[in-house]
Amino acid sequence: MKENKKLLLIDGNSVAFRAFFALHQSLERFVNHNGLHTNAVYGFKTMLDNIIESVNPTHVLVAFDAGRKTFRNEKYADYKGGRAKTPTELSEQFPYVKKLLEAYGMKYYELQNYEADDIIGTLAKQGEEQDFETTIVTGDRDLTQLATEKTTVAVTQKGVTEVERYTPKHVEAKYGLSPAQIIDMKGLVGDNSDNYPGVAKVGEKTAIKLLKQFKSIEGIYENIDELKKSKMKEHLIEDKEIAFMCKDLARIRCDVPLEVELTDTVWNGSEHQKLVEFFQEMDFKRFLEKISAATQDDPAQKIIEDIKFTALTKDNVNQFNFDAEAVEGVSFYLEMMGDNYHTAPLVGFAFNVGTKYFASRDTELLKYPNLRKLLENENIDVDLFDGKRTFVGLNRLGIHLTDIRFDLLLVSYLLDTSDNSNDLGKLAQQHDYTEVLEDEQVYGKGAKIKIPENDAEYYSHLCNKVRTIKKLRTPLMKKLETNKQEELYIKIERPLAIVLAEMEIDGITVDTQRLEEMGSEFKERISEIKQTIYQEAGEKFNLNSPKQLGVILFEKMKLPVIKKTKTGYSTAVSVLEKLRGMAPIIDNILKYRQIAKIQSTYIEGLLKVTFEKDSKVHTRYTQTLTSTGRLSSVDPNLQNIPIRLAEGKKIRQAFIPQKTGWQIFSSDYSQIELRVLAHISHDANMQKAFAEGQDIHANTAMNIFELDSPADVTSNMRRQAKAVNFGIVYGISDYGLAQNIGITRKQAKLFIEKYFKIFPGVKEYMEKIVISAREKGYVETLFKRRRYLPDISSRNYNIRSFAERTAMNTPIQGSAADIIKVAMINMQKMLKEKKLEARMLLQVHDELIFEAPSKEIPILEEVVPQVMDAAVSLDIPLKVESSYGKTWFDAK
DNA sequence: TAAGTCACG
DNA sequence: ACGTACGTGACTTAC
Repeated sequence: MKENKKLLLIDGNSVAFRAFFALHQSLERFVNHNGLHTNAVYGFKTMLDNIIESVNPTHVLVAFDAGRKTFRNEKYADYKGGRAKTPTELSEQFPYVKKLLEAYGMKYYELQNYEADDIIGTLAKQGEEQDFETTIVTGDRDLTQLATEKTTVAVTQKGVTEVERYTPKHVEAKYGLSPAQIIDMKGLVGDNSDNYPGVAKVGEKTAIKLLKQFKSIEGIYENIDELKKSKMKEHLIEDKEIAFMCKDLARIRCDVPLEVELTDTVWNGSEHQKLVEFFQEMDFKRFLEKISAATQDDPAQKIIEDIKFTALTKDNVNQFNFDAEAVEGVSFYLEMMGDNYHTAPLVGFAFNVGTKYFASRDTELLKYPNLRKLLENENIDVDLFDGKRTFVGLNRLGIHLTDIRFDLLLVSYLLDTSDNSNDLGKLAQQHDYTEVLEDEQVYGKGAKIKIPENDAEYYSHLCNKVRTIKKLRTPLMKKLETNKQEELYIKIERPLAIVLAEMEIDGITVDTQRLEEMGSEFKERISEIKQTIYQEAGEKFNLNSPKQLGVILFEKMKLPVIKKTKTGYSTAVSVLEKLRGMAPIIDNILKYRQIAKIQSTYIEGLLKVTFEKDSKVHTRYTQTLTSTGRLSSVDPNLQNIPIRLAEGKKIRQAFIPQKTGWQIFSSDYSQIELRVLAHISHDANMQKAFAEGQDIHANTAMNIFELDSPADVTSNMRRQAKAVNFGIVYGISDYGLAQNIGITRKQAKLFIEKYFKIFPGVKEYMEKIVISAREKGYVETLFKRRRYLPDISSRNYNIRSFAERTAMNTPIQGSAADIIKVAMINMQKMLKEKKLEARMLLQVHDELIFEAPSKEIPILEEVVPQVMDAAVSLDIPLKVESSYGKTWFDAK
């Protein structure tokens, strides 16, 4: 079979230009350690990767312009005259673009007296004759004149990753001209950037019309008499010479005496070592990570040879006996097809004992006593990747995992909360371990995702994962030790994973009937409001589209524009609230939004994820995601069920206990973040206020409004003071505070100054934590959870400020997260010890929610606050408030 | 897939 | 002078 020859020709200057300006806004973010700008190199690289993937070329050449003067200047002295000088930020990058190409193993070429276009034209023509399929990449539309049946011209769009592909058909569709006529058009129209004039007053439209009629410039002048008398005709006659000259300038030469031939442009792929060195020089950290695993010739092949494994089946599984005494530990990996481990098909497993590896597709085999023992025997340490996921998966097989020792995912997250990939392969790369592929590389992605049918390929991938776990245990545990984070791992996160798994497996019961009733009620109201809005607007439109709504409000109804977004008018609540009273439509829109949100997210959304068999939702808590240490909840998110507005709060009526006669019980920490702040800042005044059990917001109000008695605090003052307290926790700015409570920036600034005068310890803490973050590069929580803040030394004000606010906020938010995690572990232990039927079901950052038989409620009322209180001992007391009722709504 | 919006702590 | 609150997830439209 004859191999397909595919030629890729790139207009180097033009693409570099496009790349540079596409990333111009981020110019200062692309600077390497030597102060070199790298945005054009970066963009060029991105373009290369994209085009390689879509074209898969066998031959590549990148053409550059050799200098400013070419043969065209001899024909027309002003050709490309008056051009602005190339910015130095770009010109300094050209040598590095060439270096990039060397690392990619790609030929590049330039020729005195000619432009890159001419080199490309010549090679494209040769390609044509030698039966190549050719793609030309450029930012310059002029090159579309080279399009043929076998040559496609890909013109970069706004960015550099997207291209518009010009085939002769596409040229025709776009201009109504053939590719060859593009030259005639340029001759008539001229080119501003190349600085040649064309025929006076003839633009693209006129040119196209003329060329449709007369085919070419020659045709026009041969038949010039046919044209009616007009200004245009006069210009044509007047500028005849210019037209021919311009056509000549526009015509790309296809017969240039090149020193390269197509055989010189064979492309054999990039050179790994050079690429690594180059990316290091450019500080392209992410690309480095990507290539470190992926660029071996055939990594899968290589690794298969490395690991010898036994494929387990029903027939041979009983031949293997793992004597518990002899087995020191097992590294184990359970594969599932999909994110949701409550339902995802269990599609395989692999494990390692001693020097031996085993793998199988048949997860039922795990139930055989000899395998089950490995996971359930308390004397065998189990090392895993994502213990919670594995625990839930095994639980579905009736296998109860005990004693997790090392959880690669969890430890990795603790070491750096910002590196939170869920992919074992990706994560391994971040720890410089590359003997394993990413799932995407083996399973594919999107609709094409699938487990390999080839046993060797699949099992070696699974075994590689197991080996990764095994290999990374010691070095990562060592790092934990260095960071003094062992306690955080062993006492908090590791046991918490099991507590969370149990909560998720339990799930919370949903009254679907109640939801459906509410749904039909809301449905009616929605359609009523919709009708009213259409009437007020005078037309129907898509209310869910901020874009269409913006047109109605700000163009049709001419309401004042309060705020703009990147893409148009903002129609966010804060904006609509300012427009209230100007038109009745506003109130209706707000109401519509409110109810539509409840309907789609909380009624329809919740019903969608309720399991039919137990009428429950089983959320998943992501334990390794947030950079502060909080949990998050997905599928469904049970941490954002409405409460603030009465309409939405009703949703909570649909969360009920699993048995009749049971109750929902809830306890929450009161102002835990401010208490944490009082503790870590050692601020005497704030500590005193908490120690005395004062209303902290009222106390703050008294101080910033300079009142003598708590009785003088109005509710508005308290509200504002509360906002100040929140602002402090977030890393305050006068603008943000002003925005939030609707006062002037000046006033906000005054508030903050007063605040810091009253709580000097807080001020000092804020200053110190930023300095410490700058020195150490990270901040820590009470339990040594760590967040790195590389941006804290950024020269960009915005980026730096953000990092500074993060430095102030993370120890507070993160320590509060630590505390409730400890409480959860102790709480679960307590429920078991006391043999209560009560179940802990949900965590909402500062709140724990249980279900329990009514008779256990008095016990919970005593025990839960006790346990939560005792989770940690601070300089000041914690405060816990509890409530219960027959639904979550009633537990308030 | 990104952006806008809005639900929660 | 800069241009902002901290941490999340889900749904919808529009590219």
